[in-house]
Amino acid sequence: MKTRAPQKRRLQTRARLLSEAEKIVTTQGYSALRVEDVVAQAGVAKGTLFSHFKDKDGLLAVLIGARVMEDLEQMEALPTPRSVDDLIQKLEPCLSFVAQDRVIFDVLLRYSGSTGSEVNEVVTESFVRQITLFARWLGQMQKVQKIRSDAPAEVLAEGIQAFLNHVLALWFCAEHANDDSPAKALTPLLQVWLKPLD
Amino acid sequence: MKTRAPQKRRLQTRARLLSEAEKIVTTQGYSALRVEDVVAQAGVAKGTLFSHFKDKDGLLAVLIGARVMEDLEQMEALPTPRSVDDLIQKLEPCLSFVAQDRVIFDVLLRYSGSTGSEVNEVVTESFVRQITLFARWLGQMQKVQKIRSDAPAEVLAEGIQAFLNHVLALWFCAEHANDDSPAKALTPLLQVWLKPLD
DNA sequence: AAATTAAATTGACCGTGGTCAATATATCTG
DNA sequence: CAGATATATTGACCACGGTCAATTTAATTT
Repeated sequence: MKTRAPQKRRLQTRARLLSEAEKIVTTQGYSALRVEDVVAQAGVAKGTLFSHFKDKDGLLAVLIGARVMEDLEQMEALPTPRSVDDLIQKLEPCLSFVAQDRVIFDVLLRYSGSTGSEVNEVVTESFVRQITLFARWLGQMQKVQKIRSDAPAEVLAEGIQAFLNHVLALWFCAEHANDDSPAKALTPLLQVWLKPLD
Repeated sequence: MKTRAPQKRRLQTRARLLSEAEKIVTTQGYSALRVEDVVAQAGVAKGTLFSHFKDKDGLLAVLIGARVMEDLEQMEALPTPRSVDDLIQKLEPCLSFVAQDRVIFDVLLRYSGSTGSEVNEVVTESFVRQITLFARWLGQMQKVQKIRSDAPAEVLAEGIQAFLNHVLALWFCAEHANDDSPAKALTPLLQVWLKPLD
């Protein structure tokens, strides 16, 4: 199978698509992004976009993945949470980023499973990174008896992701009417999930 | 505000739409449902469908909600689970119904939050019913020391929903390649979630 | 440099969900 | 019954994502 390296024209085109898409997203929000606008601003034909990204979600996934990466960078620089409340507080930026727009949630959910096998997507990468960070934090919290130690940190980390998605799902259903913030709903669940056994 | 009762022509039309939609769904699956096919078979114009249902998902929600209701009916007739494994086994039919098609999952997730306030949707109703059933089961399991009692049964029930959605999300990401079934992935999570503190 | 092959881009075209002013049908009122 | 008024349905039309044979541009070979 012959596959040459992509030529630089292609890389430039891709870069232009991404930068124009990002412009739109920052000014009008993720859900306002239209494929036709992106290609118009980038000065390419519509088909070009779909030769660079599987579909619209694929493009969004790159943008969102990059954004999540930044949040993770911040989080990784933080010290290990001292308590469950502290943990939730440190989760908050990530949470409120996703909470801002339903399409962010949808895109992340659609890619959240891919276990980094081969698909070189930024989103996928961001997920393994997130779960790794959680597991590291939880492992350290276990050592100092802040949380339960009767389950592997990896399982506890997976649970956190599950609860994050859960409160976000509720958040979008409620049309922002009921709870004042997703983080509020998270507290009781994580308290129980991480509660030390004695 | 004047609002008369719907006249019977309207009820008939709605019934025809639903029954034709159901036909399509049972023969070709949920994701194969096309609005144009439904209205063609029902012998009405496209606009009519959207005067009866908010959008395509609204129609699907009625079908799916009804289907979930049947599953719940079965489950309610069952005795309280004796163990976590037994619980998972009893959850299985519901789980594998949703696992069969991504659009089922999407629709359910989109409506899963609405706390039955006013929207007279079958899906919404099915959700309160599900959480009620879970809470009843868990409450009884708590009494006989099968599971932890340091958290309200309602919170534990909510957690089950979160984990159900979590394993389903993973299931659809993996394209059915990795795990053999969503129920498998559920076991370790629920074991930890419901573990008695002894 | 011409010929050959592969990569990149194009844009007309399609499928499908959803809208809405116009029309038809039913119900009510004097 | 003849308007008057509310309800139900219509279907042409639009928005938007996505496809693919054809074309252009770049890299390789002779």
